[in-house]
Amino acid sequence: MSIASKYEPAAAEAKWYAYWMEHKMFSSSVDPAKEPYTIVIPPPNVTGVLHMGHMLNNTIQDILIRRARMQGKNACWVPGTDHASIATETKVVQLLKEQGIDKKDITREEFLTHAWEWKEKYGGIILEQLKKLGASCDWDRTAFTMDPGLSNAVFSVFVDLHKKGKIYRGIRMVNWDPKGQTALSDDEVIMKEVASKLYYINYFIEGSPNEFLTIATTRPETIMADVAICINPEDPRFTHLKGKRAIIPIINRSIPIIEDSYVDMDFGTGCLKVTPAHDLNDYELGLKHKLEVIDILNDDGTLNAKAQLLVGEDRFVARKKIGKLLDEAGHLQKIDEYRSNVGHSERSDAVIEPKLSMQWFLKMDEITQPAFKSVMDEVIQLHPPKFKNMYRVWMENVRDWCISRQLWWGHRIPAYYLPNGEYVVAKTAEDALAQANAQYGTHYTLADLRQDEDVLDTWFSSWLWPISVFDTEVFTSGKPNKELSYYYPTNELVTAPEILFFWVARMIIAGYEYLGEKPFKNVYLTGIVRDKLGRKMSKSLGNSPDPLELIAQYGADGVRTGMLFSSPAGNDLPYDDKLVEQGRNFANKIWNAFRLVKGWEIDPNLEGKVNASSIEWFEHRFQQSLSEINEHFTKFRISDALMATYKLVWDDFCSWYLEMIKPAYQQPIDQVTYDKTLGLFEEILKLLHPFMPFISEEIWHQITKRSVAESLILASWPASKPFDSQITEDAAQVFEVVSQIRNLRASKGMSPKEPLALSIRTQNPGLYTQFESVLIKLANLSSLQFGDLVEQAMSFVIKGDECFIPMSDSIDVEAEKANLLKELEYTQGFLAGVLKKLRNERFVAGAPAQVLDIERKKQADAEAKIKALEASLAQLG
RNA sequence: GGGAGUUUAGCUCAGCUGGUUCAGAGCAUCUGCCUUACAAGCAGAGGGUCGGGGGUUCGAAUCCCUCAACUCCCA
Repeated sequence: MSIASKYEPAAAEAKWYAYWMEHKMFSSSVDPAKEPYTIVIPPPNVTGVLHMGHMLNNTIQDILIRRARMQGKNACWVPGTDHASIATETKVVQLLKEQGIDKKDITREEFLTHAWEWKEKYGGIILEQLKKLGASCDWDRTAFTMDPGLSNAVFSVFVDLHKKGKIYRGIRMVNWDPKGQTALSDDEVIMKEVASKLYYINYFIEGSPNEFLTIATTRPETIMADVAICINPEDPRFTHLKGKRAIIPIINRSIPIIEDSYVDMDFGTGCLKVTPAHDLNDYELGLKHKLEVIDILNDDGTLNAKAQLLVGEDRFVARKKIGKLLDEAGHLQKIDEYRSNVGHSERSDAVIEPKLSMQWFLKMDEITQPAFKSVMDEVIQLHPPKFKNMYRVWMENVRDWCISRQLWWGHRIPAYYLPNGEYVVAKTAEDALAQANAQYGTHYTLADLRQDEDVLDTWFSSWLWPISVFDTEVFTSGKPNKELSYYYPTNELVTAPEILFFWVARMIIAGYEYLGEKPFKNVYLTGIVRDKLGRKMSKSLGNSPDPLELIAQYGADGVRTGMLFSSPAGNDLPYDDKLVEQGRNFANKIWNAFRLVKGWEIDPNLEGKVNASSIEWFEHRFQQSLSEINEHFTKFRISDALMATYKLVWDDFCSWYLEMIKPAYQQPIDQVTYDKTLGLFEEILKLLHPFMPFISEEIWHQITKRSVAESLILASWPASKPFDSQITEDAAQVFEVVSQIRNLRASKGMSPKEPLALSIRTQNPGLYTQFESVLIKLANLSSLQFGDLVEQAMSFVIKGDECFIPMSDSIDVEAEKANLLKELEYTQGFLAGVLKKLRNERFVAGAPAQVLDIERKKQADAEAKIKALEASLAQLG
């Protein structure tokens, strides 16, 4: 049987994914006899396509899930998508526009019909893409945040929190996106530094036609909304103006001059125009001084009638025009260039307008307390732990959560306004009606109710995700169903740090509020995938590779491992094709190791004793690595776990072990070694499976024919056994001898094919004889002996053992001496350092016994080595 | 302006409560090899006064102070 020299991933990937699906190997059901291991996917936007961030994130989840499954746990990975109000609505609006339909011209119902159609058509794409990556989600559990059940959960929670008095309606200054026509949370606003202009405008003082104040502002178009001028009471420049009034230019409205220490005397002209409707700070100043609020902007960012001027003009157009008007009227003193930070919508990139509006809020002060405590007490652990501090800072400064959004796509707020000016909150219109009539003694009909036009913030549904994917009724019943009781709390959450507050913190809050229990034990925060220039990968920059193309090119296993090679938790991942190349090469290496082993002929008459020590060594080495790998997993150091696996496979198994036992060309191998080697290969495949599910399953089945139940995905994670580190140390020393000899050959330009004789002067020949055949084979020795100094030889020293390679040709004595001298000097220097420590009384008195022992051992080793080196040098004359 | 974090080899990162030959790994680089498992490979090698300065200590990449640079969050 001939096996391709290069691993071709595409066929194996399609085959095994279908196989796993067909045999329901990803599915999980409640089984009290088994320990559950649960992960809920961070639901990607239903509009989304797979990007590199998803790849990293879901690879990690799949690794955790697959390993847990192999550890005999009931692994359940729940997939799904998020309706993503803003993103989806934006996309649908765009799409309709392309079809010549304007959102303004259609009804809410019509719009939603379009949106659902769109969702049904494209909403599953991202999940299909995840399958290509190998994600072993229980697809039968696929959930969507706007599924009827999950929606019902959202409404229940809203009604409940309202009943508890935690949800309220209030006028607030919100971040208004005039393009998206919606309010945004602070976190959805991106501050960008932009070039702007600082207008210096003269306001005349009422009653003193020649006296004026100059005010610097970047927003001259808002002067019509001014309600006061504010000065710092300490400012001597303006003392004479206290209590007077000023006149707004052009529209000639009189406004008071007020005093507040808020004003920075050094900025601009030292006095401030107060425009409560259009600036957050001014709004607060306005509240403090009980000033009127004049809102001159429409929702789309154009000026309204209250502006009196430039009505209907866009704010930016108006800004330019008012500048000109002011100039013509002689009120404009000058214009300075100015750089300032301006908020932009994360979604539409429109400049954010601070706007007063009626919104729904969730009170955060009390509800956050258990969530705060649980992370501080490490009931929930963040990985890496540096995020704990960030979490603390955020929780300490948390503000009420604005949960309403002026959109149609999403969960419509279940609040119903009544003709009497009141409103009721209820899950359905019918309930609302009954409640209203009962409460107010009215006889309204459904037609009298007007439901709130807004929808809820997307996070208001996804914060319930770890609960609502299992049980949508618990929010009202208070009694967890079988599924929820079994799977909740989930084990791990794997997500990006940028949504630590948007999502993670809120899930924790909801978990405690509704179940009195954490939603997960560990939060693994991945880094952000960046390009080589350190920029975040984004569609608009076009700097993100297409994940599916990468998979096609490098194989899913290659991409999975490539992403993880350079990705410790919490660190950004600077993406480079080199990484996935390395992953692909690794897959190929494994493949070729398999080809080698599978290609051997077996001779049943051969004795296998010669390889016994090699096999024993690798068994111990395997256990040593396994304990490291398990340790890394425990600490969520997934990259390190992969690296340890990588080195075990590549260095220990391929470079050493296989070379140690490999029969000469076209020679057969004995049965025992062959069987043992395949057995070791199988153990390795188990370690590889979470990282590289496809190639490992493929080879697993090629090794021998196996039943469905014997598939690797269901195999048991290797059992930990004690290992003898003396064996691995001995081997390391033998390997060191091999390396030194190879080094000698390389530096002397000798062919590896030319056999050499080796003589070792050592106290412990047994160390070498146990690996005698290995030494002879790997270093290509003609003989191995133990004895005294050898003349006319190249030499090197390893741990006090002197190795000699007699040379038939004359050797370069001077060069040899120089080498030895160099090493001698280094060792002497090292010894001097150790002795200095040991002669220092305070060190001897203060250092723990263990450290002293180590130092004494170092001293002894160094002295032995020096002795050996000196002997060799003397030998050379 | 307030707060947090980062700085170790060309790159990406390990380095636990100060003490193993502690200055590491992978990649990249350089040198030599088409040695029949693998050139997507093999065998070797070079490379860092641990951001600067000061301090504590018998001993500092590790603890403290200070300066600098970068990143993020809040205003």
